[in-house]
Parts: sequence; C-alpha cells; structure tokens
Amino acid sequence: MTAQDINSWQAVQSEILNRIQSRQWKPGDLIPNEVDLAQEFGCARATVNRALRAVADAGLLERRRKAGTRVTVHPVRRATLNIPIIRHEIEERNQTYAYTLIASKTKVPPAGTRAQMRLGRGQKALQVQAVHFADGRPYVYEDRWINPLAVPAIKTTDLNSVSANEWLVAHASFTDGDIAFSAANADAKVADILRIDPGDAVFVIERNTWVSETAVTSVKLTFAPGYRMHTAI
Amino acid sequence: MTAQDINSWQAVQSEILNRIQSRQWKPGDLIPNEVDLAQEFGCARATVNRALRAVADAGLLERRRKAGTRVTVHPVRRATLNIPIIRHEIEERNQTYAYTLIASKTKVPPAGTRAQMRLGRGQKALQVQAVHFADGRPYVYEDRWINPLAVPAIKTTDLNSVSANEWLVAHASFTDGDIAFSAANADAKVADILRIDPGDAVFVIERNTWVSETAVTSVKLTFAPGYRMHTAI
DNA sequence: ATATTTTATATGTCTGCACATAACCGAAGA
DNA sequence: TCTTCGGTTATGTGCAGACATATAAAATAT
Repeated sequence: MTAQDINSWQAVQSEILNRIQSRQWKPGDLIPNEVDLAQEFGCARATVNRALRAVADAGLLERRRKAGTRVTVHPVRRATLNIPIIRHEIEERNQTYAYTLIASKTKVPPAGTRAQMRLGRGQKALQVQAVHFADGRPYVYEDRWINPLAVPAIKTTDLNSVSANEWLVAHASFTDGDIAFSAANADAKVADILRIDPGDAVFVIERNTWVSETAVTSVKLTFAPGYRMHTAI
Repeated sequence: MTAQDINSWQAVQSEILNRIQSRQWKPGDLIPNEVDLAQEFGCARATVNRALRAVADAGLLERRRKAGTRVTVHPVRRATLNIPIIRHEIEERNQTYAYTLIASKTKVPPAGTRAQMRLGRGQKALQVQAVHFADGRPYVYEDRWINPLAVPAIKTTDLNSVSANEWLVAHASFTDGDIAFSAANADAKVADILRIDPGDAVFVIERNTWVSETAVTSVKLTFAPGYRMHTAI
C-alpha cells in the first residue's frame, strides 16, 4: 500500500507533519501547492486547505497568497497556559480550599497602578486584598484593583463569601488583557501573609484586563514557594 | 439596517462574540443550532460552523454533537507564550548578545534527570552548561542534558560557536514536550554564574522534549533577576 | 425500577465548484 | 535605470449538498 487515499483533514495533517518532521520538507522549503497536494492525496483542495491551516496555526508553516506555503525556519514554540480560577486549581488536586478577605476599600491607586489601568488622575478604584489557602496553608496572595466604572455591581457584592477572582470571572468579561510572570523575593508584608520568610522566592503573576479602552481590573498574584506552572507544548 | 446579511465567517464570529459579551447569550446557555443561525445570518451552515469552531477554539463555547453548543460557564483563560531562541529574544531588544560555554561532557545524569528523560540506568547523556549575556551582563544560565541517541550529530558540533539552544532548534525536532515555570532562590553556584547574590529570586524554566518515546533534551533555564515573561491574553 | 436498544438530531467533515484577494513578476512607459 | 501597471497564481473563503458520527432522549425489554 503505497498511495492509499488520504482523505480526512487529520490524515493530511499528520502526513504534512511527518514530512516536516522527517525533513523531507526542510525549514525554508516551499511545499507543493494545495491543488497538487489534493491530487496527490486523492482528496479535495478544501481538505488540504483545512490541514495546512491547522499546521500553520501551530506555527510550523507560513502561508502567503500567491507566494505559497513554506516550512517555518525558526518555529516559535507556543506554550498554551490555562489560567484557572484559583479555587478550581486547588480543588482539582483534592486539597481543601479556603479564602480570607484581608481588606476591601475604595481609594486612589498608586501611580504605577493608575498608569497601568489608564485611569484619570485622582480617579478612585476598589482595592481588594485576599489570601487563598490550600489545605489550610497560604497558597496565593491576591492584590487586586477593580475599576468600579467598568463593573458597578462589584459594590454590592460581599467579597467575604466569594473571592473577587471568582466573582469577576462569572460577572465581568473583557475584550483585551495582558499577563506577566516573574520571580521576586518576598518582602516583609508578603512573607507575613504567606507565612514564609522574607526573601523567599515567590512566583508572581500580574494581569490586566480591559473592555475595549476601559480598564476592568489589575491583579497581582503572589504564590507561595513551591508553586509550579506547567503545560504541554 | 436591522438584518443585513452576515456572510463572512469573521462577521459571524464577531456577531457571536458580541452576543456572548453583551450577555444576550449567558454562560451556560444553549445557543441556536447551526442551521438556524445560518438562516438568521443569511449564509451557509459551513460558514456558521467555521465561526463557531473558531470561538470554541478560543474557549468561549463548548460544542458537543447532538447536545448542541453552549456558552462556557468558566472560560479557561488561555495565555499563549512564545518561546523564542534566547539570542533572538535579546537581539530584538537591541541588546548585544554573547554566549559562553562553561562545560560540555558526556556522563551519567543524576537520578532526577534520568527519570525525567526516561533514560535507562547507567545510560549516558551530554551535559551542556552555558551562559547567555545581554549587553555584557549575564542573562540566563542554561543547564542542559542532551540524549545523543536522539541527536547523534550533536557530538560533532562545536558548542563554543553555536549555543545548544539554537543548534537544537535548527537541527532537532520533537513531537512532544512539557514546560514548567517556577521561582527559586539562587544557590551559590548560580549566583556566581549570574553575578548576583545567593538567595536572589530567579525565574526558572524547565523544558523536556521527546520524539515519540525517546527523550531529546532536558533543559533548565535560570534567568537573572528582573526577567519578566509576558504576553497578551 | 433498571438495563438495553433504538431513534432522532446537532455537530463534524468531505466534495466540487466559484469567486475574492493578495502579491510576485514581467512588461511597458517615463 | 527606475517606476508603474497588469496579469498570473496560490491561498482565502463562500455555498450547497451529502454522508458520518456521537449522543441525548425515548422506547423497549428485563
């Protein structure tokens, strides 16, 4: 069996991946056009198109009209991280979840936060500070600023019973956002909250979200030592 | 203009996103089926299908045959990270790149690494240790193990002129991999290499790659303080 | 009441065809 | 020689129709 028809887009995709993997098509090479491949595989051009699009989405092919399709020279590896709700993340490991609100008050945020949220000078926002626990041990410290103009309903919400993290996921949506990961040494305040020693290395996630041009929330999550974020490539 | 035809899949997608965003379709809701939507939008079912698939890929819809399509209750936010070649990452910021090989020798890896790479007992691998510099300052310490069975050509490569990082991207491919991010306090050795103080918080990326069941490489990247990894959501 | 089989239905995908659109490339003009 | 302008070509997308497949729900048997 040399030329069994390859007529599902997954089969075509896997054949394409094989040829790239085996270096039959080398990085930088121009591959045959859709019509030729369709003929070779014994399927419709749309099927080849679907497969090539999928491989291109994965970053292994580059496609341009008229220019054709070529194998990416330096495929940029993409890792897709899932950012779950903290409670779910803990409960999925069969640990008991707990949550404590430290503070919740409306005030003018510091300059850095104001700039990041693109707020007007003197404009107030709601600051919510809380700790999430896994099996009774501090897991992550959440320091969040919420723009009440974007989410008015937050004012009438009891943040002792539901975390801002979870409430916002359920009640606010966003159109744009960015996220940053870094490492830091715990300062005295964070060390006290997470019950660790000052200077211990903590994993930090900072996230900002907007609805078009209006900031919704800006949050800094400081994870207790030992936290690992992992995913398949 | 109330019911202008929406007959490109992007237009359908944006209408779908609007309805989710505006909560016309709420989390958990079952949305109309493809045939009905196609009729409403005045386009073919294939077009609606393409749009719904795209939105589902983004995690905002959940689709099941027969059961229909519903709005995801807790959309799992997906952050897609690009993992560039270190030299490119530095050069893109217009910093000068330099690279120093510290050591490169074949030996039996420690138990932890051996397990992670699924190597046989007593099986040797090539350990490569190197530092990448940005503008003359240590940027990241690379501690890598390479399976010579998976990449024989590595033996005849001069790792003083090309970093293992870059060489592998160009000459080895992989089918599976995982990646983990964490924070750690620099130990004496790392502190010395990165010219920082012991205990300083460093950002650590650990990555393993395989070709089917054969380990290709296992690498630990320790970034100097100040490193931030960021992306749009 | 419970387990099993059947049926109906929504999504998944393939095909063949058509036209749209970007952009490489060579020819014509300045 | 340089610029501009079409023509050509590969991909992008739309459509109608058909069949495949998973599976919720109903019907049937135990």
